[in-house]
Amino acid sequence: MKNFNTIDQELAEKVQTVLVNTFPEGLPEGFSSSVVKTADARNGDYQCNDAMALAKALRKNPREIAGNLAAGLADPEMLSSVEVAGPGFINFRLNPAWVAKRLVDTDAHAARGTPAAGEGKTVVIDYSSPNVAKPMHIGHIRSTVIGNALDRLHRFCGYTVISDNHLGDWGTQFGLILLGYRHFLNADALAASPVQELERVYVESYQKSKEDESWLEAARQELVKLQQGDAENLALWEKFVTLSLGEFEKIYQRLDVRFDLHRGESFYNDDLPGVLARLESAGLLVESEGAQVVDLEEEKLGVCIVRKRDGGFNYATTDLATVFSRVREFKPETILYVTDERQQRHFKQFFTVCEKLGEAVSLQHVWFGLMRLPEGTFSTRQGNVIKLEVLLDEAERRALEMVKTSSPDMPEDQQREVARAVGIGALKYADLSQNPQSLVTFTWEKAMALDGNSAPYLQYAHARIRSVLDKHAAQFPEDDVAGAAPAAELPVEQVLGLKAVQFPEAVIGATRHYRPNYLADYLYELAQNYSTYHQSVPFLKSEDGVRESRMRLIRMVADTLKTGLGLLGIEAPERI
RNA sequence: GCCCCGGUAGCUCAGCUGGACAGAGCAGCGGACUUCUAAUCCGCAGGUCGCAGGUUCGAACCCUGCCCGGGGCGCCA
Repeated sequence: MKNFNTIDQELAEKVQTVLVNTFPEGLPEGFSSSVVKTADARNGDYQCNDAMALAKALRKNPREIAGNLAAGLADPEMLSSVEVAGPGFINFRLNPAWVAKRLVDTDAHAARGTPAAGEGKTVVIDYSSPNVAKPMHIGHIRSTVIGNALDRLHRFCGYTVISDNHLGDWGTQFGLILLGYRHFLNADALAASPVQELERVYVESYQKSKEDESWLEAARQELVKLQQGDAENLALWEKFVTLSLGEFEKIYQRLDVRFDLHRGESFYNDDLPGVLARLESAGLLVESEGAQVVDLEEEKLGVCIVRKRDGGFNYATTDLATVFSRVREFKPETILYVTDERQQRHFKQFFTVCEKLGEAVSLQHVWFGLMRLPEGTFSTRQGNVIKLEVLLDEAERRALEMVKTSSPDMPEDQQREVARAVGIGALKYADLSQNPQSLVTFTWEKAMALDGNSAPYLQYAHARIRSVLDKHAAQFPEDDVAGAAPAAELPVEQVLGLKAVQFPEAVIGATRHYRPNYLADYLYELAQNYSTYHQSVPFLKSEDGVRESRMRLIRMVADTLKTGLGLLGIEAPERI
């Protein structure tokens, strides 16, 4: 299969070639040419700013460099103009005929012209990772939705992806849960809503431990028994895990999220002593205040505790074991961790330890801003959490209201199906369309926006095209759409065609920077361009020849929208 | 006290290795459905990019200081 290059990259390579020829004495150390999209279409489609940077380094006149460069870059087939402007900008305008051809070429390609940047590379993505015995709430949605988009994006770019749900299934809370389960359990409640009941007994047990020292001690004993493999506690623990996984799975199905692995912390339990031994033999282990730690003061990261004073291991130890195991088993180039911002220091710590141990893997913490409520942070103990299940229900309910008013003739089961895709899509898009690192304050209104820059806007554009295409197929069964060249006569068509052909740049950018919002922005612009087009020309009433070309163009736009939404984990129904 | 983020239009946010007069959505105002989905489109209005310096041909973006908000800082994860 043909391997495509993105347009900006293709132009940058042209520039590089000309530069190497123009400056046989060599370019500045570390210099590599770059071409970017213009901010303003009046300046062209792409621009190169290298002349200014080079002028400084080579002590030459930027306009002169730009002039020479522009002359060497002339390529009438691809570029309708190459012009020098301002202090030394080189502006490129693509030839609409070239764009149209490109469109056709990429249309035949499974990844719509996206380069296989990840060919031969493996990436492990660790995301979602809820705690066993606690219901998932709105705090989990960002990790799940962003992690899943990164998962899809990487696969699309040719990476081998191992998605792993690193469940919080092992830790001190289980002592309290075991005790609470034995004393406070309501069997009916457990049957009705297992995880909610498990959480309830945990909270009750936790509260009792606050006022009753002996209760806390008893919980510690239960934990020790569990860790030593006590059959009864182990069986209960397994039950907690199974029940929780079952409930999480319902949420994941609704969100269309699948994992390759569900390896919780407990999976690495037997490896923990080995981690310590390895640190020991690497000379990194130090005793401090009774605990075993790795000293990271030099890196200004404090100390990383790998064995507690009481002899127990903690999360840093588990995370190290997890890295070792993943590296051994999957040989990944990169491991991505998608969690909220609070864990930055922890990740820096154990990343540094891995580096000291010489682990040959790139560890990346993709963190996102913590979700807050308008009245402040939320927590289980304050009782102001919004459960994920409730959130999904509400999203679908609001979408259904809208579907019923806008498509009253649609059969009811289809209305529900559309409402599901639209409601869940809106929710996901709300998270994916902004910079992950910005703070987010949860509001129902924002999370479930159904107009403006929202998933339903994109889904609507897509469904409109499908509807036009279906009507066209019914009215003009003789038309050869597949054989028609995409329309590129009118300015609106050229704008739309160019946007469509830039899809790979958005995908690559989103993947490389771990920023799904780059793709979301792009798709929104594509849908906007389509909506303008839809408004300004007739389709079914356009003349023979023109009609097929327009169908060809919008069909490709629809496919691009659908593919792009798919990469964000959002469905694109045929009708909405 | 130290470290990490954020501060852009009334509100919610983009702004992709510094680039050409700062962009959307919502809300507001004015227009467009006897054509294919008006969940739409077109137009108007709205900003000292937290503040003050600095680097640069060029700064919302880089550096320094300060102000405000969020988070983190040894045995929770």
